[in-house]
Amino acid sequence: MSIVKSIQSKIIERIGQAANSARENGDLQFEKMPEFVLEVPREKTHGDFATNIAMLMAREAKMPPRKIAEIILRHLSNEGTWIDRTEIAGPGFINFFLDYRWLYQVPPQVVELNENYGKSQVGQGKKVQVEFVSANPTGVLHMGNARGAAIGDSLASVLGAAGFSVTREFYINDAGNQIEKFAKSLEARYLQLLGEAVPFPEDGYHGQDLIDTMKVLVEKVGDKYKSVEEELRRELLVKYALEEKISVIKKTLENFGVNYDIWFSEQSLHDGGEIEKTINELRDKGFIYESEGALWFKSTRFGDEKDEVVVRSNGLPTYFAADIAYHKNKFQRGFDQVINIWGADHHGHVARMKGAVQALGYEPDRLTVVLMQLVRLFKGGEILRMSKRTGTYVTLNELVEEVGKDAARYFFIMRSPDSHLDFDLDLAKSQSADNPVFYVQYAHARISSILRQAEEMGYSIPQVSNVDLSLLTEQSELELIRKIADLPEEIANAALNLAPHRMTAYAHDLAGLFHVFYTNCRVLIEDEKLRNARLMLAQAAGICIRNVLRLVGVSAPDQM
RNA sequence: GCGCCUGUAGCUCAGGUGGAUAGAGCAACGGACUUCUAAUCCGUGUGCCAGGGGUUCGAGUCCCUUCAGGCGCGCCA
Repeated sequence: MSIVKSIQSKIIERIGQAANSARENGDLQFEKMPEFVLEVPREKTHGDFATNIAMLMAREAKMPPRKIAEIILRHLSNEGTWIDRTEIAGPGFINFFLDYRWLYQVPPQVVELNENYGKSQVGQGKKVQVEFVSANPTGVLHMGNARGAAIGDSLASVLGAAGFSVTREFYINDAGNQIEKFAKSLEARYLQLLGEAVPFPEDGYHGQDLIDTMKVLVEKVGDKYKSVEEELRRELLVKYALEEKISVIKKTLENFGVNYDIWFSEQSLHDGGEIEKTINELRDKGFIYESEGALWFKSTRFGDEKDEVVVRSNGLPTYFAADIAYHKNKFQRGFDQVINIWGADHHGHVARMKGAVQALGYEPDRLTVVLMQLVRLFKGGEILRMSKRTGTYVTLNELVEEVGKDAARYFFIMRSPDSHLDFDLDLAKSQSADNPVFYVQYAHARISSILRQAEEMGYSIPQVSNVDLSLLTEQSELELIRKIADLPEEIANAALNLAPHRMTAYAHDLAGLFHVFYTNCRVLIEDEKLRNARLMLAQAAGICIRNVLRLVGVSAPDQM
């Protein structure tokens, strides 16, 4: 347990004991202990912690809150709690002021745990799967996929650091209608490249990338497939192109710092008969009916607006049917919690997907869909319209090339998933102070520089046992330590609330406090004892920044 | 028409499962480098938290409603 957490829970325990002993004494009346909180007040002048217990008890105890607070304080034991003093404030808050020396426990712990500092066990090893991007393999990755990649990957990292057992998964839509379209488009491009005047399918994939893919194939096999019978030809083209496309997607994501544990093929669900099996199971349970020659799932039974087709009248299962089978497969693999990162344009599917999960007999809350709003791209103050159909969009590769992986990931993570994101290409690209990612990285570079120079000057990095941290009494030093102490809770909260953007907010705060410390307190000074204390603090701050940036997939440079 | 998301400072956004006087960055103005990187720091101010009701000790946060914007409502994925 983190230092903050253990101090906090100790005080909570003492408050409860005080209330109980007041009741036994006859000073206070209540049936059940209210669910009070002990939180960090917004205002520093309100102490390190504050509790609302007196206000919650007022009605039942038939006493004004401040009076209750007084009684509780009279019964409160401070022993072994770091409580320095208490006060009753406002409508009846009890404020706790700690002996600031508790902070001196923090830096040694950070240095000792190093890259493990900030981790916790709130996840209790529960198995969580995060499925994200899962882009159509017929195209290249665009801005929406980029946001999904950043959010999904960082969320997975944060969950991992909070003690969940995480699996990153990409669902490959390598079956169904769009593969048909893909095949026709490929065929047309192939034949066109061989000089034939074949028309391009109206609803085909117009992107330049298909032409490029086929060019490479023509170089390899020439016109060998020209004479092959149509169905087989398309099959061969798809197989080749799909492999190539997926490997490009894989490489693109790796380049973006995203590595998956599992690449799951939709086709494998068709091949293994899992879709049919799942539909039969739903039929047996009475959730499937036939109408107009198609099979429908009764999603309205689960609060959806309308029922949904699972098998079309032509006998082919829909994407939804495959997705149901896929989710059954997920739960069968033993995941306690399944998280999908979807674009907001898919929000209409959430209700029916959860309905299907419930119909299969799983608790629907075990599926969480994180919806992220769409990305609008700005350049030169104007919106860039993106269209996949016409092949005009900025790709993930181009983005990384233009603004770099660090800035791109930081920008995507900075905002909560449900905010509409305006991505300003010019700002992300600017190597200037306006760019928030540099602010954080710069703090890390400064720390590295100090440690580097300490070594050059023959000042060895002190051993934990030889440092007297009580020499750190400047406000900027204490505030920096306080922030460092928060990391484990910050990560845990980001994980439990599925809110990776809290990590960049924390990183920014931490970096800011370091910059203030840096300005006010010189580290490499003559006074060996103070120097060692500050070296350790700087070291701890560096570890924190590094650990947070790692979670969001941004590098922590040693110099800039 | 129905559903989901959003509406907080001039701009971009934070605001744990309701807490005390609503915050940051950018932009604007004025200061700080003989000293560990000035990509930094310090100072100066701005809000009917979209509007209106309600719940309670207490609401930016919860409920209802109106308005505005985005997205979705295919035997597509």
